[in-house]
Amino acid sequence: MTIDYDAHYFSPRDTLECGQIFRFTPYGEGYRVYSADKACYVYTRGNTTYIECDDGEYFYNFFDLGRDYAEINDKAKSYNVPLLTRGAELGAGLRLLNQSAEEMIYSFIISQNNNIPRIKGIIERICRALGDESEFGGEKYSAFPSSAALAAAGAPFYKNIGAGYRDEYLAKTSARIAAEGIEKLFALPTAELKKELLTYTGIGPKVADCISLFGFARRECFPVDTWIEKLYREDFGGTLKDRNKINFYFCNLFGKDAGYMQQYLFYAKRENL
DNA sequence: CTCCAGGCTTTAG
DNA sequence: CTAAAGCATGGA
Repeated sequence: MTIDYDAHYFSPRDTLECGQIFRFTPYGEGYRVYSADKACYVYTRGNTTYIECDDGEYFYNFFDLGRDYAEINDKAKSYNVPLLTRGAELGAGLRLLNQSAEEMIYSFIISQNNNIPRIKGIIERICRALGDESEFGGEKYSAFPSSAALAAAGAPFYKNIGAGYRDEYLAKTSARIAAEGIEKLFALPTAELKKELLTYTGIGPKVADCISLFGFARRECFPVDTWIEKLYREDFGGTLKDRNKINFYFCNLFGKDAGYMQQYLFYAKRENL
């Protein structure tokens, strides 16, 4: 099936290249995108963005199509911070994805002290080795592996595929989730969710915020990484050095939509808009 | 060669 | 409690 949507507030490039997702590849007029065990083809033609997929309900939610981004975009501009305004104008087509919570847990453990191209490579090798093979649009792809499969692989496997020192983090956390599941996390209020996520090996404050924001749809979260630290100093005139305090500053400033503002800012800074 | 990347864990003070 | 060292890997 095919879903269509106004391209002004749905740009595949803005949405995929802003660091919230690591599994996508340029394809045809747009991209092939992978999430959990599903795949789609997303592209823009004229003033419309199209999603071709087998599970429309899943990707409607995945691309957050039920939300009005005009409102969010206007709010971003209302702060009169040049970097944020540029991000909102040039990245108007950026949407926050609703992704698989488990996939976010492992993906962002891998992301720590790492760069995006390498993160993508590590995740791709894990999927190819441990994920169930499937097919979409006549081409094969691998699903993101289950926690049971990830746990069975063990630390040496992660070392071999180039995960570096994060090997033990992945082994321990997948073993725990394979044993316990994560069902109980979904009902927790955001503060308690973050506190609980911090008890997993390899998850610190920044990674917990990314997991909460992208995997649990907690849009009030504001992950603080090296890029946010940089723009905090250069574009907000900030002087705090502690990341938790910088996080508090931005959460207080942006409130329930902090996550959207974070994505506009991250994108604008990284793309040098 | 050094520095950095969507930082976290461990240890020292 | 806070501060700093140590951690794999690859690209600039």
